[in-house]
Amino acid sequence: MTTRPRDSAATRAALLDAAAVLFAERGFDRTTVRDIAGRAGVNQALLFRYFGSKEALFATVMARQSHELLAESPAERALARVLERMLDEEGPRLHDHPLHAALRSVSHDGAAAAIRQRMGDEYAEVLSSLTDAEDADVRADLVLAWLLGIGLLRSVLAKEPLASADPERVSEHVLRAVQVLLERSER
Amino acid sequence: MTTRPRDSAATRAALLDAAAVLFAERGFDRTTVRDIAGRAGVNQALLFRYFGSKEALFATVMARQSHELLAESPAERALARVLERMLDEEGPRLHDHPLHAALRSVSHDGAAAAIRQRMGDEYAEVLSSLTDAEDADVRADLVLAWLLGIGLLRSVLAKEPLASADPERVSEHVLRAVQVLLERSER
DNA sequence: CGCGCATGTAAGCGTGTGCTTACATGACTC
DNA sequence: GAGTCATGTAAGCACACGCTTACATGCGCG
Repeated sequence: MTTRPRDSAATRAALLDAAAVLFAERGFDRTTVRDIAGRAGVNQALLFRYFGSKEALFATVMARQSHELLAESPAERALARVLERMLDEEGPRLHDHPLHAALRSVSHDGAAAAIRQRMGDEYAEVLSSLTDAEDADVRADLVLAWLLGIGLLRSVLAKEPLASADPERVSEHVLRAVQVLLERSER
Repeated sequence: MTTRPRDSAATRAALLDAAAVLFAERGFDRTTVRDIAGRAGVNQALLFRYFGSKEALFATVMARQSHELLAESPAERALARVLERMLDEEGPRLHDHPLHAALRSVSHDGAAAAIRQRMGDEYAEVLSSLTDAEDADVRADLVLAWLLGIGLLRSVLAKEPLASADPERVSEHVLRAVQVLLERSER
């Protein structure tokens, strides 16, 4: 039978896209290299030619997420924007979001590290700048925990009614409650 | 070499305990029947003699958690008690908590179902009784999401500073913020 | 047009896994 | 003491997995 036309950049991108979707749907352990190669339409040997190992491919998928959520937003708006993006179900992002892959792969050291690094250190720093309370970092972590919990319950576990709740309503509730934590003293 | 003295009840309990600990530490996929049998100190064949399959053993572990968290507490205290238990790190419960096993196994259908059933329907019902708002069920789910997120970030991912934060402080913050969601109208 | 290399595939390897089967033996009953 | 059954182990099976290797061939260059 005919082999696929040669285009290494396209092959690499196809493998990455296939991996992103399948890791988000099934997690690291339940996704096989045969699954990824099959979805990309190539032979599994190419996965090893381009990425070296399944682990390395997973690490590349985890590193793909843009940092635009935190870029160029005043800290006050950062949380609202993060929530908007998390709750926004339009477009293909829902199905290949690295957060889903990470939440589904939480026993995998790399996934756990990705959550700590990505949602952890980067976001918590911004969040803790929103309050002048002494334990700002603990409060920031609590907000972060809530974001992770919402991601888990709504998108990964798809529990109703949260799964189909109006994103604006959810945002409103969360932002209002979080104000209690990320308060600033009067001055 | 000598074989183990015969005691089927003890063997079964040893397998269950070993499974609970290892599923909580590593998740379903990363725990093997050889691991469980080894920790229980028996031959792996006995796992199949007593439980039928690895899947069935996992289901039994998921079903073990007592319902005492919700029993006999007025709804107003339920959330505080749940938080107390989640944040309490003393004793062996931390290391074999089915919630940890479930969070680490979230791609496993049984684990996802266990979270929805256990933390979901049972707790959300109690939580939604705490408010007379029209969307009480969505608010309850948001509170539940936060509990799951705290469990994930503090116990499974062990992210500092939340991992070592004072449980009373954490409870206080969460309960205060949650009051904004689970409010009752004046009357 | 021939050569060489990049890109692709087929086939297979070694290991680990869940599970089964045949056998051993401890314990209890008659 | 013999027989039976429950409980335990050793050994192995079939399959799936991540990964490697040998080979095929498309494409670009001189």
